Amino acid sequence: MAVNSKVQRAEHCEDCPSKGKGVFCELEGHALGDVSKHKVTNIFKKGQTLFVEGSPPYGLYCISKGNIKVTKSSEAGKDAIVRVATDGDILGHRSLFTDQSFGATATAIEDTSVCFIDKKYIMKLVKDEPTVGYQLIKKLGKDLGASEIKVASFSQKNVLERTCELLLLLNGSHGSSLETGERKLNIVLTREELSSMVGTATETIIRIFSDLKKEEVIRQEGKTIIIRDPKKLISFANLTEI
Amino acid sequence: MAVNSKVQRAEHCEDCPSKGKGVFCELEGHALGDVSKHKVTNIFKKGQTLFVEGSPPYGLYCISKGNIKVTKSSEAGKDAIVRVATDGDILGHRSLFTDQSFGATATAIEDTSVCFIDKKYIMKLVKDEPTVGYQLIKKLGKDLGASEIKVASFSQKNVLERTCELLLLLNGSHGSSLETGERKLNIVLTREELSSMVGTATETIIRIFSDLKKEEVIRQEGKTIIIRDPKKLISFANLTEI
DNA sequence: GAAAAAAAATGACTTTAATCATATTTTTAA
DNA sequence: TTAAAAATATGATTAAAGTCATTTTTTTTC
Repeated sequence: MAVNSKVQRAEHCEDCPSKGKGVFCELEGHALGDVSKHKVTNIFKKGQTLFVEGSPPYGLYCISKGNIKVTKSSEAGKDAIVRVATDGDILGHRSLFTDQSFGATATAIEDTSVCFIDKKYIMKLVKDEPTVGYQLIKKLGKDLGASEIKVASFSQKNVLERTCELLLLLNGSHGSSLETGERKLNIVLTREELSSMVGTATETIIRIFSDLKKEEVIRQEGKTIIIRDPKKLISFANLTEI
Repeated sequence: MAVNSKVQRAEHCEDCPSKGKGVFCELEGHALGDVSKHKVTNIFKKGQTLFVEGSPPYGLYCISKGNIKVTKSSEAGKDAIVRVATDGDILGHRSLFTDQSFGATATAIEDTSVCFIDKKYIMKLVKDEPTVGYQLIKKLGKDLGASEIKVASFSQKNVLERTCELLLLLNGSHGSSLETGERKLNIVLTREELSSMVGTATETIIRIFSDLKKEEVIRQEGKTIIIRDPKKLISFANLTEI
């Protein structure tokens, strides 16, 4: 791994790489400084877990830089990825406020810096700072909206359509433009991870990706997926919304 | 329809049939009285829609008594039921706070009395009454949890398992005990509605229900489903949680 | 830099559930 | 109360995707 790809820690939220994206970013200077004092920043290496399904939450995780997958596992050992959290996203909020144990496991997809904020302080913050509560409502609402779109897709779409839909979602959350007019997805996922996001077998995803490459819809640079033809992808996805 | 099955309107939230279940119920007397003054109660007949996918939200819907299905439709005309809201539940909250147009259509499954509360007043309430904001966070968190369980089920379970899981969920939300030790589901759903909750074809649900009856897991009294053998249902569902 | 492990790819075959067709029962409306 | 419509039921066939087996490529580790 290249030296300059090392994940950095930010002492103050003001200097956070994801500044402007998170639920605390609407706070004024001194309040945000107070948050900075109460957070603990950790770097989770690729493959390390933040928390495990079934255990109780002790606070909130806020992603400074990186990608975390949220998975539910079955007895059969099959994992389903229900969410991917990235820069500025929070994790553990659902369980924290519903007073339930974690419903899923959070694992770093790549080296990721994550700030942890104690439950007690979060609760105080929600009470004292209406903006934080409001941002939480917004965040949960968006998460719920995304989840319900997924539920509908499972009912209404086939695997190819769901796969294209996923690629478009990843384009929205992790995409950047290339000079060629193509879109580069700045997140590296294995075929197995992609299959557990789409809800299908790994072999099926592999076959679909082969087809999408033949059709010149996508290409790969190493592990990185590049969308060559977004329009074709949209037509393949058979979209209702997004 | 029998005369006494008529849905009633409650003038004051204090007298609401779903008292104690909603997001406003933690409010003190005078604050709750204020909510009562700002609400408008309507009775939606079976089949009537509260709001339609794509239109903008003007306020919050709070269910006094009855059942509302929340559906997303596809071009193919296939509906997916993503949620069912019942006594004390709110509707439209997701769209209202994320400032998006409705992501789904809400339709009365049976005659249902629903209170509507104007957006402006709700926003004021969330700002002035921390308990309402907190209850909203809790409600959204629970909805998200339920939705993510569904997503995982789609990835990990077959139709029989998902159907049994749905029956167990309905038992939790709408079940009541009979003297026989059986559990009665106090919600009437067509096979078509059940299939769009499970995400399968109507014929498949019909076949599965026939089997479950033969296996003496469920029976029907008219349209009402009765769970004869909850344990068998649990083993059929192959549960991870719930 | 070689060996081992993990990931990706491909083919053959099987299973699940969808689709289509048609019949029967129940509900609704005239 | 009867006709029409909707809902339920059942069988036959098809299609989509899963599973299993094997090979190739890539990545990791010693």
